[in-house]
Amino acid sequence: LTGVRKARAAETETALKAAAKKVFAERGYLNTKITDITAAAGRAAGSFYNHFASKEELLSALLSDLLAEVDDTVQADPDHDPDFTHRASIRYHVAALFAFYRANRTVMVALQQAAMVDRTFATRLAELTKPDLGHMAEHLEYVRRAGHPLPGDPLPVAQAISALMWGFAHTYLVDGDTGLTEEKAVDLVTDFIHRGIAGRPPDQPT
Amino acid sequence: LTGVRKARAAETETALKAAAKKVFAERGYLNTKITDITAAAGRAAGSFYNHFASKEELLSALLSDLLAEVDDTVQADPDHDPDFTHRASIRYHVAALFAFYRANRTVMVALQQAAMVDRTFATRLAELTKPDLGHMAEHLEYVRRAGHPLPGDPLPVAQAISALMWGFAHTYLVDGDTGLTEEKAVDLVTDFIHRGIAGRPPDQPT
DNA sequence: TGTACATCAGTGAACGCGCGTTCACTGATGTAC
DNA sequence: TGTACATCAGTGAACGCGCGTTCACTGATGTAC
Repeated sequence: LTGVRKARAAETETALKAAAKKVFAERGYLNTKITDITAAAGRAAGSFYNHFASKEELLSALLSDLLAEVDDTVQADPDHDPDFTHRASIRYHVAALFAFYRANRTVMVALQQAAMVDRTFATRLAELTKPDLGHMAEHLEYVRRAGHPLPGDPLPVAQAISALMWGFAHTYLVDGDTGLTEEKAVDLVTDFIHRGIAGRPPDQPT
Repeated sequence: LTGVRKARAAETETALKAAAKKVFAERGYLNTKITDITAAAGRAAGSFYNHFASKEELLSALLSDLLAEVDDTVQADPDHDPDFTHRASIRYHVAALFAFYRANRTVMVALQQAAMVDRTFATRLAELTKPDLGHMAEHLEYVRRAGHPLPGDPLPVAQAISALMWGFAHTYLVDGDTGLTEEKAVDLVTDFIHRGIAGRPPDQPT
């Protein structure tokens, strides 16, 4: 009645997840074999199936962990400044996304790889970013109401901002060839967005 | 001496490439088996190896075709307006990228998939966009010289622009859920970049 | 122009490798009495 | 507290499927004379 069994099982499940992240980072999700994971975790091949039905299901579990973390992060400050005419409000979001991507790059990259092969992951990954798009669109309404004409309707502009943020975060954190500190990288993206959505074009000053 | 043999061989090679693009578009590069390609081309499985050593080599051939096309496109107008303070100059580039991506989306997506699994393709894909980055950085020098402070140094700003353009083009052309015409999509990205790099921020008018 | 031989693109059945998945077994933990 | 049995996490060798790749064969095209 000590529950040693359950504890052991939970331990190996954790070990398998940790080992998976490690080998995903080393050789990529798609190139990883189940025996790579069990070997890295120091368990027998058959042990894997006591915990996960497949490599996809393991990644699903990692995705769930990640979603739980996202919820925590977002709820960290539910009443942050909603006005995107303020540079600081934009920077808050950019910095949060960089921090998130940095903390979870292995799983994020694995998910992107899985999405290339498996429609299920493609849609789940899209749903991960979708609420954020809506959230951003709301912020953009403030800009519009403040009298600054957006470069388009809020939703497509939010998609453009999203492309910029995720794309640059990827270049910075995965490819790692920008030669910037994270501070500078965040500032650059922040300024770009700040001017891009609310700044006056240089040719046609009002 | 009619050269019928060579003609036939060239014909099947073309058929294999065309069939490959078709099945890549349908089920993705990574999910495609060599027999899928030969079947779609109406040839026997063994015939494949008369033309390509592997699926990777076939994709390489498609990449070469694409690079040849890029060269043509770029040389179409070697002395376009280099001044990125002009909206029209930016729009020229954005429109060209959209047109390119639209014409070659199947191969581009296939290359992205291959890059996830194979470092070779990752570097070759990076080299495909690299010259464009340098080109864009030059354009940005004009902005700086015109007295508009960029949100960062030319190269990282070029990387940010690249992330925005490719990312949004992908959202628009592959995911297809922006609800915009291509004209509007190009305009949105153009305006975003135009203001982003040279526009004055709304909080701190000079 | 004709004949005999060589070459080559294409064929598709068969082979074999890699790897996911199974399963009989072990030893330890939990349960019943 | 002790004993007998049940259950369960973990093991790793073996199985078998899928698919890339080979290769003996065919029929047509090219070459030599």
